[in-house]
Amino acid sequence: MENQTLRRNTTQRKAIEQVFREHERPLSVDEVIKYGRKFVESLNQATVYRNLKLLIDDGWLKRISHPSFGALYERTGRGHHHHFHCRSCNRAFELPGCALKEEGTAPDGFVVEDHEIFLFGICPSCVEVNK
Amino acid sequence: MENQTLRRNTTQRKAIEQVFREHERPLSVDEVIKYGRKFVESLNQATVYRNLKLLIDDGWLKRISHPSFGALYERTGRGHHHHFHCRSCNRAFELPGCALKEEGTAPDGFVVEDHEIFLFGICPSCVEVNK
DNA sequence: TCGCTAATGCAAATGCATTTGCAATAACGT
DNA sequence: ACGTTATTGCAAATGCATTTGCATTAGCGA
Repeated sequence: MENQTLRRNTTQRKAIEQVFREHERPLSVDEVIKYGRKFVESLNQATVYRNLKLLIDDGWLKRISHPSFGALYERTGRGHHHHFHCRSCNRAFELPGCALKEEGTAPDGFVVEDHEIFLFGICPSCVEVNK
Repeated sequence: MENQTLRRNTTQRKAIEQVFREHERPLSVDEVIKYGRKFVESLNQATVYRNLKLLIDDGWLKRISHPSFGALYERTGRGHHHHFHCRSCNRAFELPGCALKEEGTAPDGFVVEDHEIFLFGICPSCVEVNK
């Protein structure tokens, strides 16, 4: 049996993990870089990509696809949920629960196994600001 | 007032329009090329891109985003609807109607203005084939 | 603390969808 | 039918996200 290469606990990866713990919402690569640099000023884009991949392989993160902004990353193990995009601050949020009707989601003959829902609008903090 | 450049009615654009009339579902660029070549064998990718853009500017087509396969194009004016992706034949379909619950789609504070739903599963013809 | 080497930072490279320059072609008004 | 020029086909170029090569740095076991 091959010896598995040891994984080092780098400050960069710890910073990236911390970013996801502090922001409980799907983050883009750029957001991870921006927030990560609060902890490690030199944090590099390539390093972020490499660690996102590691964390996905570990099953700690998953990648989702935003209809207009491309790849976002979020923590796994949060159960079935959907996403919300705020048109004002351009942040993505996780919405607990499922908003899909139980019945009649598709015409007869279609076998529905899974679904993805993205809602668009204004998030609570932006609603507040514009009052 | 400037004279608007005249638009010519090319066989290529007519072919592309015909493709969308015959297939009432969202199509990828590659599908448009493949089906379009049934009418115009020489149909070129660049020509397809140029005409898709024209037809979008005309408001005849719109571009949607598939969570894993990127850009798809569909005809406008078909009312609110959602999309279905068949894991077996990899085609996208348009689903009439709306499958979103009226209430409780998002927690208090979120103002929901719009939404996109993608369902995944097996389409009627693939279900039939596997019987 | 030392030594090994995984991981980083940097810049260049890659992959892919989409766009563009240009000579050749084909709409369409006359 | 003819001439003008919008449109095409082709290939090269672009833009953008992601990846990779390599010299340097820094975890971590001994």
